Amino acid sequence: MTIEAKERFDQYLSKKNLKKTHQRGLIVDIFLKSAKHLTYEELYEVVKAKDKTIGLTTVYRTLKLLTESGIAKTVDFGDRVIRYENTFCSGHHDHLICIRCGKNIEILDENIEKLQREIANRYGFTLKDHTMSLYGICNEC
Amino acid sequence: MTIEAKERFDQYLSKKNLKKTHQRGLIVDIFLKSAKHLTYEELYEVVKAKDKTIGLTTVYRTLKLLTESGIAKTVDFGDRVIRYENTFCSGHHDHLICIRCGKNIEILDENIEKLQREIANRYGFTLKDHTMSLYGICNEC
DNA sequence: ATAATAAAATTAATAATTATCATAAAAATT
DNA sequence: AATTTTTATGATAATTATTAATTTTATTAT
Repeated sequence: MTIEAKERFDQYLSKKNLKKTHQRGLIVDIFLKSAKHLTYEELYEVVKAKDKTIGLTTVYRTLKLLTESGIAKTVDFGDRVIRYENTFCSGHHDHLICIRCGKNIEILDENIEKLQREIANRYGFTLKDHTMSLYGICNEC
Repeated sequence: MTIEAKERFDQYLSKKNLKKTHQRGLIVDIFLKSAKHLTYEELYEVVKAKDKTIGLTTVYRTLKLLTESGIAKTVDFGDRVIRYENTFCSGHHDHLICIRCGKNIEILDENIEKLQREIANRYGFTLKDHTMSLYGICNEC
């Protein structure tokens, strides 16, 4: 939920004694409303379209805050491009990617999730998060 | 196995009509002998130490060949740094990472691997590869 | 051994990211 | 509400990362 994420961001700001500013608000709003997987560049484009006066440094800085607060997460589709994903958008999910056409399906499997927790526990870890990307060839390719 | 990987690289070169050169050989050897997860920078440092005359562009190019030939794979530990991993070093494996101390354990679970193939098939995909990273807090932290 | 071809190094160009700093805005205090 | 304190911002510069272009050098095939 977008509202939930926004609240989390505000809480993070006050916890860290950071200020609520117009720029931060706008960037977060845009990020939360946008497509799943954004590069820095794509985000900056949209932000600039809404408010020409916002500097690129601010976008970098805000993106950092978003990751620190757990609202954004970096994902790797194996193409050496860093993308940011909204972790609140559709809850947690993993990725199934076609290496021919680039098709990207979001998946979620409770059995795997359970196994992941078990493995972590076996090594004495408390699992906090994970990423998983499956690469294959889809039936259309 | 290092030898196996080296062979694969040589095969890749001849298949693509690329030449075997001293530089490529050296870079591949170093990459295969090195620690699991190298950044471009780390690799270049070691290469330069062995042979001062090798240019940085050549390292970039060879790293590209390594990924194309399937010997290297990019991995994301969630810190916006692209690392290259030797896929032959200890065969396929996933990662369990402590978000406090950075400890990095290689894991492999046949049940998960099987589930991954099943999920991919369910969506009409033929699974070729995958990455999985579990983030948590280890018992020492 | 020689010619043909491709790769390397070097340099330059471009892109991405971070640092600096003066100004402006937000929160705290009066 | 005005003032003070603190922090954020934007512009620029600096740094770092990556790619391109070109001449020289090395490799392969003949």
